[in-house]
Amino acid sequence: MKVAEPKIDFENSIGPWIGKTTKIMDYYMQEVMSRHGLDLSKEQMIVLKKLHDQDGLKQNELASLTYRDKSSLARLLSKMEAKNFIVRKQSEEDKRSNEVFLTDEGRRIFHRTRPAIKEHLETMEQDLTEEEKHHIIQILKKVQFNFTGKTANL
Amino acid sequence: MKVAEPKIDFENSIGPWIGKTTKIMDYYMQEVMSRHGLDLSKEQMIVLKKLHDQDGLKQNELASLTYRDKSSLARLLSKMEAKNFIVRKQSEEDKRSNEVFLTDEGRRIFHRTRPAIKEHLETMEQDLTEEEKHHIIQILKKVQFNFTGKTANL
DNA sequence: TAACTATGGTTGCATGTGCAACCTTTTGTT
DNA sequence: AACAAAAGGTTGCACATGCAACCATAGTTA
Repeated sequence: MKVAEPKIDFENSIGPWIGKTTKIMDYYMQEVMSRHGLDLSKEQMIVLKKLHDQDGLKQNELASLTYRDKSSLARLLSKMEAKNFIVRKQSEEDKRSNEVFLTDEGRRIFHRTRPAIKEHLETMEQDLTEEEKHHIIQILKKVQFNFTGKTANL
Repeated sequence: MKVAEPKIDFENSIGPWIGKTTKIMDYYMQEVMSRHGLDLSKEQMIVLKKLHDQDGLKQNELASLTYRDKSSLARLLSKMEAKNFIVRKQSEEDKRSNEVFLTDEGRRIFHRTRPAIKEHLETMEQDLTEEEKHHIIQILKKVQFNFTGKTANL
């Protein structure tokens, strides 16, 4: 007596398509970054952006904002600190936690990433209509909600 | 004289949304896998599927089918070989290349992944209409084409 | 106040990744 | 045939990631 084998129609399932698109997207992001002479990873770039939006975040908050494990974020920060992009300062109120600040160098690099990101985005969305972009984002939000049960935000 | 800073509207750019969705998707994939008692990574699972579809592929082909660097694939295979999921056989025609085969254990594990994947897919797509799924896949194909210049396939 | 629990960060361990250098075998060119 | 160039795999290196164990500090409770 065999257990029924679930049939899975991958070709019409969105998961694999989304995953593959991300892979391609990440590859070309890396490509455009190095073409612009930027020596930092996409992940470091995301951290720079979060700090640019709000300087002095705790590692804690930064980890959850960027959806990473705290250990992963800690190591990311160590590398960024070694490159003088950021500094850690022990918090006054809570000596366990560190506040993270952009350095001048970090801010400089952040601004240098803008044209690369812009270029990447324009390549990616070149022939998409506003409706299509809006529509796909709505669907992706739904998918995220299906997993997390929470309203999605970036 | 300052260079104009490109304005980027992340909130309405599809890139970050796709990337974040993948992150969440991967996280819950891993979750469902371990809940089903499956001790293998998503990446290994993809290799199992490709071999199930077509046994005896060369490492070469497997790397390009799964969009990985040949070195990355080689290491993935080493781990899978250590777990007795696959075996490598030197090719007769071209002694440089290896052909990769599923073992019985590999086939067994592959079948055990089906229900987990099914469950994951159903969670993800629970309230999406067929039109929505079709539409998002079309848009993702467009995006892939914008980067690669080639018609997308899984 | 003392003791237990929770929280923020760091580190060890295992996994996955791309690039570049290297070895071996093929293939292509004089 | 002899040399050069290309192709398949492996390995070193640097990076990113999550989990679990651990340390130090903070908060709670007996």
